[in-house]
Parts: sequence; C-alpha cells; structure tokens
Amino acid sequence: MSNSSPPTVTTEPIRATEPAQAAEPTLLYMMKQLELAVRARLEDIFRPIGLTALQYTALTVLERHPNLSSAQLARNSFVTAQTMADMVTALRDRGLIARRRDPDDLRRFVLGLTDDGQRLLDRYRSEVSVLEAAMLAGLTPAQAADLRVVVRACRANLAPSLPR
Amino acid sequence: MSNSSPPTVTTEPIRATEPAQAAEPTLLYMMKQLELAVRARLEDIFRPIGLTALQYTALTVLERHPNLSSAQLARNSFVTAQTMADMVTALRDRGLIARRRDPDDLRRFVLGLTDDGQRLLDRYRSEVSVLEAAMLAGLTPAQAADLRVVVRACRANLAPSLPR
DNA sequence: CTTATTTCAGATGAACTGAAATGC
DNA sequence: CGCATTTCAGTTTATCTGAAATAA
Repeated sequence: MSNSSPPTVTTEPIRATEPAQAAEPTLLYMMKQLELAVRARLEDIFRPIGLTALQYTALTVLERHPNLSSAQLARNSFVTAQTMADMVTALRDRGLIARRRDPDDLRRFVLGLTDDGQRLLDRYRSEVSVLEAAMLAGLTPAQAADLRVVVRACRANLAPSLPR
Repeated sequence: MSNSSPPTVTTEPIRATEPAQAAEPTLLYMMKQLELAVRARLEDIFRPIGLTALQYTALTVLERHPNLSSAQLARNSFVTAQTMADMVTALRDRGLIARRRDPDDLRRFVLGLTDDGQRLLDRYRSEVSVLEAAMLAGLTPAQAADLRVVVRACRANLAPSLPR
C-alpha cells in the first residue's frame, strides 16, 4: 500500500489546544517503548549473523526447556503453529536446532539445541548480559531485583497459561 | 516461504540433557513475554473497531504531544518515515487525526487528533486502565509506583533520545 | 468422533529500500 | 551545499487463514 488521499491542507479539524495536562504516559506505553528499545538493540547484536531477535529468543527458550514441540513453542511466542514451523525450519537448516519424534506421542517432533546452537548461545551470552546491565544502569541492586519479581508477577497476571 | 527440508527423523544431534540448571529466564526475556501478553490484550480491545495496537498507540502519543510531524512520530515508534506515513494516511482516512502545515517550517505537516479521535480515546480509556490494573493485580501500591519509576529509567538508559 | 500436531498452499499486510520533490 | 520531511514506487518478509494427513 502507498499513500493516497490528496494533500489537503487541513486547517480546522485539529484540536488546537496544547499540552493540556502534564502528559504522563501510561505505564503500558512506557513498557512498550522499553521493549522496542531492547528489541532494536538485540537486532543490532544478531543482525551480523543473520539471526532475528525472535529466533534468538526461541533458542534461549529451547535451552531452558528442551523437548518442546514446535506447536508449544508457538504458543509461548504468541504466533501460530504455521509461523513457528517456518522459523523452526530456518533454524534447522542452519544447524542450530534438531528434532526427533516424541516416542510417547508420535504426532510430535521434540526440538533441542544442537552443539552448534549451544555454542552460539554461549558465545553471545555475555553480550546480551551487557545489554541487560546497560538497561539497569543507575538502579540499585534492590530495584533491579524487584523489577524481576514484579515483571514476573505481571506476566503471570496476563498470561497465566505460560510455563514457569 | 513454506517448509522445505524432508522429514528427517533426526536422532542424534540433539543435546539429550534435560533441565540442567534451574532454568531462570533472563529479565529481558520476561519483559518481552510481558509485552507480548499486553499487546495481545490491546489487539483484542481494538480489533472490533479495526484499529491496531500501533495505531492506538500513535493516537495516545498525539494526545500527549500534539503538533508532532509524521517523521517525529516514526522515530518515536522505531519505524521508518515511510511506514509511519502509511499509518498516518490510514488514521486520516478514518477521520481520527488531521494535519496542517507547520507555519514555521513549510516542509512539515503537524498532526493532531480530531474531535472524533479524541472521543475514541476517551471512550476506551477506562478499558485500557482496566488492562493495566489487571497486569498490576496483587502488587502493592509501592511496587506499582516503583515499576513506573524503574521502567522510565530503563527506557531512558536505552533510548535517551526519546522525548520525556 | 474430536482434538492436537505437523505440513502444504496461498493471501495479506506491514515493514523495508530506493529515489524524487520540496524547503530549511 | 547538506540535511530533513514528505511522497511515490516497488520489494521483501513475516504473519495469517484454510485445508489436509496423521495420530492420540
């Protein structure tokens, strides 16, 4: 899609008034902005090796929870099973993950990191930690610890079905 | 793209080991999960009226900061100017925002909510507040207040160029 | 019989890059 | 001149919906 409507020089319909109230953004908005900033930094880190932030995230999930199926991973990431299937294919083609049939449920393929995948995570762990540290700069250790607890609680409130 | 490689029943390359360590997700990951959950809820709220979460967010930004240009709005949202131009067109076509030339810089069009746009925000404000409250359920008022402060600090650390 | 998982196929929309016109 | 903003044009890529095969 491209832009369409003519360059009408509208003069009236805009609400003229300036910063009426002090303009405090909602917490939801600030969190979204923060997530966007984090994601941009993560993309910067992984762009050189052609990995998206979502793919990197999937690898870290598989590190903590091996033997998930692609469908489970999809629910975890709020995407459809078909979308995750494509991402799993990409990561398998790069040799970062592999899969085998679940002996207990022959419909499922369970996923896991390959040695290459594990090495990749090991190689970038410190760089990601540096990013996290940069984000938390200036906070007291207590504030940082509290942030973990509170974010976990918020996540549980809104997505109780998610593991952990 | 669709899936390609043959259904190779891989048996070996998977690292067999189970939950080696206690598997504590990184703070970055938990925040991403939380943001995904929030966004899914926002999409649920605004899907009935055909508004994306990004579009709604743009409206709230214009409410707090009238007279931004499309390019400024783009930088705020971490998208290109072209992408934001399309979104601005969509919102103008729906009559939710309008624009006029900036008298001080004739290259720019400054944006603002129309009365319809303002009414839409007013109509949904309580629903979004309910979502925010649901997210914060079970937290003490002090924890919730601290979350604001800490998120703002984190955002400033990673995106110092952003307004506020 | 119903449901979950995977896979194939196609459609859509949201984002991008490149380039031009205009004005600072 | 260089830079910012807007706009036009085309492309890519990620996501979706729909449907089928297999197995619980």
